[in-house]
Amino acid sequence: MDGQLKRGLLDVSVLAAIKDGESYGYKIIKDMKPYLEMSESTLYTILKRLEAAKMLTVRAAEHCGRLRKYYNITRAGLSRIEAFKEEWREVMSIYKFVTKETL
Amino acid sequence: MDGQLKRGLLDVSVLAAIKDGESYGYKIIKDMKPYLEMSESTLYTILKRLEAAKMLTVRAAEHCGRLRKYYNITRAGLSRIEAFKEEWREVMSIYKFVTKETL
DNA sequence: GGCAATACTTCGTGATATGATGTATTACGC
DNA sequence: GCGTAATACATCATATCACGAAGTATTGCC
Repeated sequence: MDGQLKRGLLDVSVLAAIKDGESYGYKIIKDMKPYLEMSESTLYTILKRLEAAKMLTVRAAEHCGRLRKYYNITRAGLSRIEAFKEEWREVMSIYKFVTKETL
Repeated sequence: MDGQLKRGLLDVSVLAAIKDGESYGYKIIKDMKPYLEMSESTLYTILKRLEAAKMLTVRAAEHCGRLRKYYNITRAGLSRIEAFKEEWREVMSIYKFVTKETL
């Protein structure tokens, strides 16, 4: 897809992927794949950004000899999703402006 | 609003503002204001980008002693709007992924 | 004369998505 | 036992881009 269009959806999609319970980078990418593809470098950048914004907490653990960083969503992360829903009204109003047929 | 979210809507909103007939920078900003606010520097950057992409044509004219650059949409510009509508299906699928309630 | 509105331009900056590349382990096929 | 794919995370350099700030210049109103 456009690349531009999805930018505003990336952060919130990652939060949504974690919302239902602890997850980790590699799994998030696979879970989101049907909806939205992103490179690993993009995801790890976003995870760090969300962690810095206190929307996620991290817990490192070893799983079968491999490092895994498990992420959990915080209250701030859930609020971010709610705020997104609010913003969506504005987005839909813009969408209508763009797609309305010429009279 | 988010700032990130609208990025993917900016180009196409400008095209939409011109779709119904010739317009110019200052007017575009005012026409879009109810839906989406953008700074002048942003708009003029976008107009140049769209012109470079052959989605707009420009015609400079003097209007009451002031310079005005009138923009018209091209076939490529109209196609861009149509492509946007296609992409919107993907956007809505992501939207649903983000907002679906936890079971 | 001063200020707001009209109208376009240029510059610097910060944010950010991404490709490329690297490290390291496990698991599977041959 | 060797290669390859999958798992898992990290870093760096780069390109794109929206935006604020500041500038130029005219018209019109008080």
